[in-house]
Amino acid sequence: MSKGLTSRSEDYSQWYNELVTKADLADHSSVRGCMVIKPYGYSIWEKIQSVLDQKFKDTGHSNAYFPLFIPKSFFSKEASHVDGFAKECAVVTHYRLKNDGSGNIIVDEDAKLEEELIVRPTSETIIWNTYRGWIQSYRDLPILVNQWANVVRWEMRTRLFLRTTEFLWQEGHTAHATSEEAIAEAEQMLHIYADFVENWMAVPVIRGRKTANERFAGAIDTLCIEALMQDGKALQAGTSHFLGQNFAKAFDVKFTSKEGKLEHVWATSWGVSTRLIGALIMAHSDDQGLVLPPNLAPIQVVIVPIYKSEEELAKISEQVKLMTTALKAKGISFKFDNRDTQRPGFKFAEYEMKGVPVRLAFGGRDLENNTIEISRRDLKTKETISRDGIAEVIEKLLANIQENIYQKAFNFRAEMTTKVDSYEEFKEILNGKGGFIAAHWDGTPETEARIKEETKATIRCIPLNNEQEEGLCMVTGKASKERVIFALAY
RNA sequence: CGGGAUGUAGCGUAGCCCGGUAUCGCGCCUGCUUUGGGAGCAGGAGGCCGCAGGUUCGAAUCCUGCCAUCCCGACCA
Repeated sequence: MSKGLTSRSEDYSQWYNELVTKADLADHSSVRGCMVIKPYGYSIWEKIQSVLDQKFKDTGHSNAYFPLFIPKSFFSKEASHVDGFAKECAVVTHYRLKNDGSGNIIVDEDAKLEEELIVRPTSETIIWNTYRGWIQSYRDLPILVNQWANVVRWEMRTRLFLRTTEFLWQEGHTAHATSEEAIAEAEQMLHIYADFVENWMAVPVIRGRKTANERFAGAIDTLCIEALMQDGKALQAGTSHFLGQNFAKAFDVKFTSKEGKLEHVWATSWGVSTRLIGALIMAHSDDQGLVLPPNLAPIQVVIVPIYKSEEELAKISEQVKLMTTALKAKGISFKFDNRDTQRPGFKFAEYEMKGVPVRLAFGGRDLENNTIEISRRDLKTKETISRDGIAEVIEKLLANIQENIYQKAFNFRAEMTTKVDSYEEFKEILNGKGGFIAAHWDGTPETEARIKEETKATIRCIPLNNEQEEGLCMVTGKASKERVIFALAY
C-alpha cells in the first residue's frame, strides 16, 4: 500500500477510487464493470443489512427469494418497464459449452434456449408473476415481502459502489387491497430509509418525489431520498415506488374484495443498494481516508499496543482485557490489534484510512500512569486520559462523533443549497459551487428536458411537504407554486 | 457505438524515436537493529515486455492484425 491519497480538491474521482481500494473496501474485478467487495467493505454492508432488515421486520415484512433469471416474455408485459430496462439487460441465450476439437471451449449452438432468460435488473416481473398464484381474496392481502439479492444492469459506465454492473441490494415488493394502503406503504418505507440514512449513516437527505421524467419505469409515483456529496453532486440514496395497478394488470393479479367484487391489487416496490456505501464514503471521508459514523462502523474502537518487549505486551494485554470487558458490556465493538508484524505508526495510518471512529494507544507510559491515549477519527484530535471509567468516556465519545459527523454534513449541505430566481444565476451556481439549487419550474417535462439538455442538471426531487411559494419558472417565466431541487447527479 | 490514449513483476513506472534479452520506486521474502505517527541497514525472490503474425543474425523497441483497459461523449428507473 502506498502512502496517502490524492487530495479531494485535486481530482475527486481519483481520490474516491484510491480511497475505496486503500481502505480495503473493494477492488475492480476482472469482469467488466463488476467489483469484488472485500471483507472490510462487506462487513459495512452486513451492518446496513442487519439494521434495515430489523426495521423491515418491525413493520411486518418478511424475507423471501425469487429466481435470478426472468423469462424474456415477462418483461414485455409492462410496456414502460421494458422501455426503462431494455438497454441494460444481460441475456442468457445458451445453456451448454463444448470443445471445438482444437482445445477451445465454445458455446454449443445446439444448446440455444427456446426463450432467452434475462438476468434480473430488478424483480417486479417475476415477483408479480408469482404473486398471481398467491392472491385470490382480500384475506390474502397485504403481502409484505422483501428480498436481499444481487441484480445486473449493463451500464455503459461504472464506478465502484455507485454504479456497478452487478450490485447487491434489497427490494421490497408489496401487494395491497387499496390504493391508499399502498401509498401509505410506499411513504412508510421512504421514511424508514430516510431515518436510517440520517441516524445511522449520518447523511442528511431530502425526502421528495420524482418528476414524471425521472420516475421508475412502471411506477405511478416515485419517492426518493437525495443526498449531497462533498463534490457538490447529488446522489439518489434510496427509492420507494407506488406502482398503482400497473403490474397487477400486466400479470393479471386480481382478488375478490369484501364486497365480492374482482379487483386488481395495488403495488409498491422499494430498494436500497450497495450504493449506500458509496454515499457513506463521499459524504464523510477526508484526505486521510474513510470516516465512519460510529453507529455503522464494524469496528468502533481499535486498541493499538505500544511495547518494547514480550513482557510489556503481556502486561498491556492484561489491562486491555479489563477495558474490553467493560466495552463488551456496553455493546461497543472493538479490535485489539496486537499484530507484531506491523509497527504502531503503520497501524495508526491504516485505521485512519479505514475510518475507525476511536483509537486507543496503550504503551509503557500508560501502564505506569493508569492512562491511555484516545484519538477521534472525525476531528483527528488526541489526548491522554485516565483509564478509570474509560468505557463510559468512549460511549459518550462515540455518540458525540456520530452527532458531529451528521452536523458537519448537514452544515455542508446548508451551505451548498442555493435559491436562484434566474436561469443565468442557475447556470452560474451549477458551474461554480454546485450543490442543490432550489428554483421555480413551470412543471412541464419539456422545460425539465431542456434544462437537462442545456446544463446536464436534473430535478432531483420535489420535496415532500414543500413550502408553497408563488414564483415564475426561471426558464419560461410561467407561473410556479413551489421550488424544486436541481443538481448534477451521480 | 463515435473521439482520444494506454498495455512492461502484485502496484506505479523508465526504456521504444535511434533493435543487442529490461530501469527505478512501493510492496513481498530472510537476518539484525527497532516499536508513542506509515522504520533503518544488509541480502534475496519475482518478468511468455497484452496476444498472434511479419521484417531481421537478433524485436519490449520497427510493420500488420487482433484483444483488453482507461478517459471524453452517448447511456445511467
